[in-house]
Amino acid sequence: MDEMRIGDLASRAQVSTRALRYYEEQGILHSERTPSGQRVYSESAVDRVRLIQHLFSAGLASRTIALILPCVDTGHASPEMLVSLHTERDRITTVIADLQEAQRRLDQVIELTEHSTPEQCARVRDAAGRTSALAGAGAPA
Amino acid sequence: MDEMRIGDLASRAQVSTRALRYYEEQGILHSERTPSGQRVYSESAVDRVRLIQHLFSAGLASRTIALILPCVDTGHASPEMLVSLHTERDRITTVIADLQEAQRRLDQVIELTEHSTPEQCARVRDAAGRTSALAGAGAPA
DNA sequence: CCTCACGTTGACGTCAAGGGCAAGTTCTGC
DNA sequence: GCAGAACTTGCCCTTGACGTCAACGTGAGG
Repeated sequence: MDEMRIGDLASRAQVSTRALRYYEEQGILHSERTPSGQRVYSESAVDRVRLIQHLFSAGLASRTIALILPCVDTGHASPEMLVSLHTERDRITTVIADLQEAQRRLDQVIELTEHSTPEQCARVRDAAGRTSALAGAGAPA
Repeated sequence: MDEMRIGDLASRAQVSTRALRYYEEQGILHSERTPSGQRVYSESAVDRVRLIQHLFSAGLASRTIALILPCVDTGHASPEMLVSLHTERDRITTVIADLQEAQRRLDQVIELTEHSTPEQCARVRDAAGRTSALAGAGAPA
């Protein structure tokens, strides 16, 4: 089962066939073709697509991915590419920082609300002496 | 100078007026109006906009921001909102993980290439004994 | 041979976060 | 009181990563 077609790859890598064709269009995924023109992928394409997905979900643009994938493969890059790589690395660093900042804020809100919703405040007040004031915080609606 | 108009806010918060109107349209930034209809903001709007920018650059969508801003303000949220907050928190966590993964890959490539481009390998080989093998690695083409 | 799922390319739709323009109003300075 | 800057709404344009539909080719089974 080393030779698969686009549908197989799509289901194995959990992406749409449209996405796979798009990746090829963007030059970040290559395929062999049968004489009739149908795409044929090898087993390794699955990992490839997963990697691409990771990079996408990390916020890299397809052009950036196109840029770095050959480097990942060959293990070396031209000096200009190195600059891009560093640039991208820095960008990611700041995005991570922003994300962590946002998460801190979310955590603050969660912290605050999770222990002080009006309901729970009331419950704490009303039942200040029963078993556990937070016991009834189960699934609502 | 507690009362400012959109242009002032824009320049103070480093965003376009278009963006500010967009934020208002999305319900994440509110304004008073003069009788003639011009937007008036208070000093606190600057921080507000900066916060919004942070959340945006952390990858939150405007609807999500619209969702959490009231919580940030009031310090409490409805149970359903709490669910959303947790969901968002989890999403951010995985995005951060993806980013770090991507960064690790970038670092690998950078590491590899920065110390083993063909040019530098050759140079190291050819000039193994001169001043500094990395001296001439300036801008190419 | 027919069917029917699967494949192909091409072209258009979508969604988000604004950019940019147009046409009209309002504020500010001289 | 008038020029010109700043404001208003409304509308279409852009970019990226696909979704979706159309119209057609292909290949394995009955």
